[in-house]
Amino acid sequence: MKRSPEQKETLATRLQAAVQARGQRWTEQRQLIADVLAASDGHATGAELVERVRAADPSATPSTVYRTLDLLEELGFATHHHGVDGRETYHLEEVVAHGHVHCNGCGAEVELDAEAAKPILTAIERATGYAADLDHLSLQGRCPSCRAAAAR
Amino acid sequence: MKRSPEQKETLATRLQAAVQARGQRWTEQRQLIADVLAASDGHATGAELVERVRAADPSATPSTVYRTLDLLEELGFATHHHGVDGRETYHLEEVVAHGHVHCNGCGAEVELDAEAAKPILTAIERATGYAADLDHLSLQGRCPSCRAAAAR
DNA sequence: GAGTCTATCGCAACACGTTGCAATAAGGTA
DNA sequence: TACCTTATTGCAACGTGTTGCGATAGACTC
Repeated sequence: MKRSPEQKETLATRLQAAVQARGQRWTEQRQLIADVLAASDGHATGAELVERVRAADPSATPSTVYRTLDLLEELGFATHHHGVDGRETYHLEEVVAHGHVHCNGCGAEVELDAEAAKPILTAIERATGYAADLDHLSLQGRCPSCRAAAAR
Repeated sequence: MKRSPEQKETLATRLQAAVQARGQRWTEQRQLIADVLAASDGHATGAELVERVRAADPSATPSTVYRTLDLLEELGFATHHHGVDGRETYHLEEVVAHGHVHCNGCGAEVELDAEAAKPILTAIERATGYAADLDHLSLQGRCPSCRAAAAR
């Protein structure tokens, strides 16, 4: 999902307002990190974001990037979840909430939008009483073609 | 869940047989790591297992422990999943398959047995066609009491 | 028992992410 | 503008897990 410059501007502006409303400070680093995340369509791992930020500003350090990402998350502008390999993947909250399903056979990864996930979330609530978080829904299993292959 | 010495013996013996059947070798390190895992009731993180193995044999190194755990997993004697913090948690396959649900509010973690998870797995299959793996089912959300607190 | 093949081990270096602390600089006040 | 307070940064060290490589030692053959 490409974002136009105006939308990027809006993201950074809204973020700046939210940060300052909490008595926190708006810095060039934060502007840069917000821009990088906004330009990262879909998902990006922590390491990728660090790399891109450092490409734009070599003086930036990983700790700053991760701390800023934590801040974005606290403010509700981003979320992260741990992928199959344990690495962190971040996305902007603007991108519609979605879960992930990973195939242990072929490694395929499909996304799950809110509509498709609804019956799953309902089943989780019935079974546990928990209101599961779609953005953190990260499932593993076997995709239909691997199941068919296994059945043969 | 405590395991009696006889059961431990059985685990190590079965494991030894499986390893050797693949033309691989049975070593003291592997025996030790199998024993430690068998003695770790329920779950244990990778770091915990490394620590316990090193307590029993200071010459053991993390790489050996992790490689052996990978082997156990390949052979179907153990599984691992990534917890909320991204750390690896291992369990013996002998311990009945189960999923995890973590509360983002209070940090509570509940387990989900096969019976309770069945409707969830069914919903996942209907929505995606995937046969989800219960051992890798690691959900996040809000527990009933945190939801009630949030509603007030 | 000696010799051979190669799986396994230990080491060292790396990758990703986190944390503590001193230096810096953002934003407010006089 | 000059000054003050303290949030933010950069650095360095750490924790967890992975990988490459040479050395070691199982297991098999003769």
